[in-house]
Amino acid sequence: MDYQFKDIESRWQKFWAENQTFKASNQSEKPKFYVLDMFPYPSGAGLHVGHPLGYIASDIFSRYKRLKGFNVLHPMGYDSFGLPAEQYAIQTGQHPAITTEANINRYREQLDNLGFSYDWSREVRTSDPSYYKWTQWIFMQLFNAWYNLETDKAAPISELIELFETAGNETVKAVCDEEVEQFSADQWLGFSAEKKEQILLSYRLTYLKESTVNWCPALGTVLANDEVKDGFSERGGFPVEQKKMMQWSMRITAYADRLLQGLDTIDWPEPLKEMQRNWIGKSVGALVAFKVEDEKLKGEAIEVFTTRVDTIFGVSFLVIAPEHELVEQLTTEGQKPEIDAYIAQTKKKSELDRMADTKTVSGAFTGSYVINPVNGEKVPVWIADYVLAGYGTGAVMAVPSGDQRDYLFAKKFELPIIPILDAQIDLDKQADATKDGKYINSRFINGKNYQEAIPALIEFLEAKSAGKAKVNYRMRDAIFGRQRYWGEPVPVYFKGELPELIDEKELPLVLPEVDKYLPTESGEPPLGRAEDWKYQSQYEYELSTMPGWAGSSWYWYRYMDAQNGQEFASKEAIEYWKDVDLYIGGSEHATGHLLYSRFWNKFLKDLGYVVEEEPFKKLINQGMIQGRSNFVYRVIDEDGRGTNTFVSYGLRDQYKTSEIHVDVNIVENDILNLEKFKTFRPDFADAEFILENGKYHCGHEVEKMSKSKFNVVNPDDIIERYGADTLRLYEMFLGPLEQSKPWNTNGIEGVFKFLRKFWKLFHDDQFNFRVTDGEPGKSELKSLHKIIRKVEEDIERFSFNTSVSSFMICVNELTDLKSSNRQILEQLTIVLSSYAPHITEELWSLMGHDSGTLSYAQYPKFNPEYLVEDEFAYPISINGKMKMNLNISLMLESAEVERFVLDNEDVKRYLDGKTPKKLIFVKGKIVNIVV
RNA sequence: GCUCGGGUGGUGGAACUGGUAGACACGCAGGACUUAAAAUCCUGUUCCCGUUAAAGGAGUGCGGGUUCGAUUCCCGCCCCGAGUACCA
Repeated sequence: MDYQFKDIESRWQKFWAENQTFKASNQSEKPKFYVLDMFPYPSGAGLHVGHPLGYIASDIFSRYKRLKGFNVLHPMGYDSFGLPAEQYAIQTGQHPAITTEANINRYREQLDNLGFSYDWSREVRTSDPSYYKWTQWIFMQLFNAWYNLETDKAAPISELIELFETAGNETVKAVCDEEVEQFSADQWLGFSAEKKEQILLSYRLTYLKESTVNWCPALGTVLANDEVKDGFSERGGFPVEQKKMMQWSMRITAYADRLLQGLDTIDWPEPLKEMQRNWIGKSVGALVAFKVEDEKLKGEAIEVFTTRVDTIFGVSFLVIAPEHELVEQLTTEGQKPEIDAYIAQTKKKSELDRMADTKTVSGAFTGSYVINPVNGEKVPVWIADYVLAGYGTGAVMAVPSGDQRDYLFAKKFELPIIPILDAQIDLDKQADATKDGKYINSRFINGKNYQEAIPALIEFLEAKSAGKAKVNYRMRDAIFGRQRYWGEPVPVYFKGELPELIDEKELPLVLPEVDKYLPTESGEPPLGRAEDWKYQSQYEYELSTMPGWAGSSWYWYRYMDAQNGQEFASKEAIEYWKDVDLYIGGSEHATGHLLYSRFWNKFLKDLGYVVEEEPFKKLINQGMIQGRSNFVYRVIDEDGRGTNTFVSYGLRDQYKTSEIHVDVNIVENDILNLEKFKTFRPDFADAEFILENGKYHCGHEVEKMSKSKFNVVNPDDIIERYGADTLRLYEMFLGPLEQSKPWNTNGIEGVFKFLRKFWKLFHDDQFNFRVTDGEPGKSELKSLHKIIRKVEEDIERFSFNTSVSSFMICVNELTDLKSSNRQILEQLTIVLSSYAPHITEELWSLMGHDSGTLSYAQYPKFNPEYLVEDEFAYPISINGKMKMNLNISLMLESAEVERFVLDNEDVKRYLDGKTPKKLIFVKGKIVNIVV
């Protein structure tokens, strides 16, 4: 039989499913290996050909690791809460659970078609109550925890209460809200229950607080910082505005430093780590208070954060954000009109304008002065929108000689520019931020260098209580609430104003039914519509739901023990699987999912629920598969109207044409299928063509894969035509995994041909199955062992594309050798099986092995002896230019080779009488003659 | 602007620590088989010059450098992609 991929693939997929071939056990003698894919959101559009790229790679890796004797955990599930299902529900009234279920089924079918070796008994769905019960449970642990800076760990809130009862909060070192009043143990004991609760809320790791949020009116919800791009929502691209709201937040900032430190311990792509570092945005500097000079504002001070406290003698003015709380008080009578006008002007500017326009220098003088604590000098206070209210203290000390923005500001408003280091140059043209040289104009640090100046200044400021060293982070606490329906309910109810957790026994708090998926008349989130939805039939539940990242921040643990009804995962399961050894997914989750997951993981570790500080040891980003659009060129007539004539790509310059997207599925290797084109759109039914060599060539361009561009390729279509093994190999063959590349079906034939050729090795010319027993020949063994080593090396370094080429070379060689040797073919089958599991299972069982045993066969052992050569065709180059090859024994050393080479007639001819100056000989590599 | 990637034939790409640039595949051209087509197989295919074959020259974005030898290392520049952006 010829290679019948359809039969073969459906048969083995069925076999694997029925026999649970890939079910992983939580107990094993074998070493564990956990390979994880970023689980998908099941959208209505189904998978396109770009989605499986990472899944194929991780599947190859998983299968390979099984052959290498590992107990492999390779699960899959669905991140099934999310906005699209809800938007669809709003439009159609259809419950999101129903559409989600349908989408999941479709996804599952598509995934199954690809022959993945997932352990489906461990499937999770974040929208399933048996799953989100534990998401809610983790939320409750966070609510019941605080961050102890003494131990640098989270701890149960009960410990904090004990501390308050014995010593108040003066000695407690904890992460908390900024303005928490100080109290003694006695005072604490005297507080009302409500007051205590209020105070505790400012310590809890998840807390409710009035905060400025990114409000997206079009989506009717709050968005996290990483869901907002340039002032628009990442999903949908709707405008986002700032709004004050009571909101649940997660105190991720408590973990800022550990999240930063941890990056050095994990094997992730450097750009991704860099993104997280930038997001966390640690800067080491100092907080300095500048006292306000005005008698009326006695005691008030403006605090600034600076990373260059050494430049403090160069301060010639202070700039505060227009939103700064002291602006009003600082503004003098005379300056009021100017300040008001400036504030009005900045308010008018949208967030976007403000970011785009970084060139124009603008600002206004408040009329007030502050005192520089190091020299007692008067410093004017200005407001300007280049200072951001949200970062640091919303105020900066301006040092025009050292900072370019301050410099431009000083130039524009004619403020002094004071040099502070003797190494600063060109101060008449621009600021110089150097740290080199010795200080000048700087009183007690004059003559010192940078390293000496910083501690001296900190000491001075601390002694005067005017400043201290301070580490600042750009990262903010994460908003943890959406005013939407399709998410996890927050397990909280309200007795009066204050939130309380529901009883753990009540979990899961199931999402209630609502009549419509829209906000209520009074503007409450959709959950406000649920009838009789009250805790203990009397208390109001929290009406917002959890954000999209809640369910995905711990899901890899659920896979370890997916059916557990008592715990999110058993201790034994967690201690066995520990962490993810290999995680494959897109880099778009750099500052969202991957940061939140690390945060929750650290928290769970602090409370002793999990064992590893970092959840994902190694991470690989697969590149994006872009679309590759095809175009036809419609001829335009003299009146500028489109005709029904289409001209081939190469001839289009001879006509006036308009470019039209054409469905890539009716184009092959850029050649248009004319019959299919006529049915593509009704108005093309009687299209005429101007052809090149009898063919219509289409133009092409790389664009995003999208329906409107007619460039979406569905994996099902490819599988229908070539089979899953071909698709798997082809996606790998396309190029390096981590690189983004356009999808292009040109070339898939080559991979398909390869599999047929491989199939033929096992069959005679009449396609009768035939492998021969006996000892393999030297060349066959050489081919085999080359591929054994190559694939091993390639998989370990995630270079899957090069393996595919090597398989082709190997099969070409064996075909040339007319090899049908059982020993050779059996081992080659094992090596290929992780890439092309169906065809190899089929041949494995045809060779007489038990069905399904291939997945747990042993990867062949590489034997270098078969690759040893006694001769090598040395390239002979003259002055570095390769001229010829010469077979020379690998036993020979430099002097002998030199004699042999120079005596050779061809070499003499190339030398043309010239005497060689020198001969370079690198054994097994090259001979280079220098003349 | 800054930080990362990346520029190799008509195309996707290969070349591991400096050692035969273009593996493998697509496409293209020619040929075999066939009444024909599909499928399959064979040959050629970086460019220029030339050709019966040869021989020669250029060549990994551009310009320089180190080296016997550079796609690989160093310096300067150009282009493309991603991230980020008044972060004090």
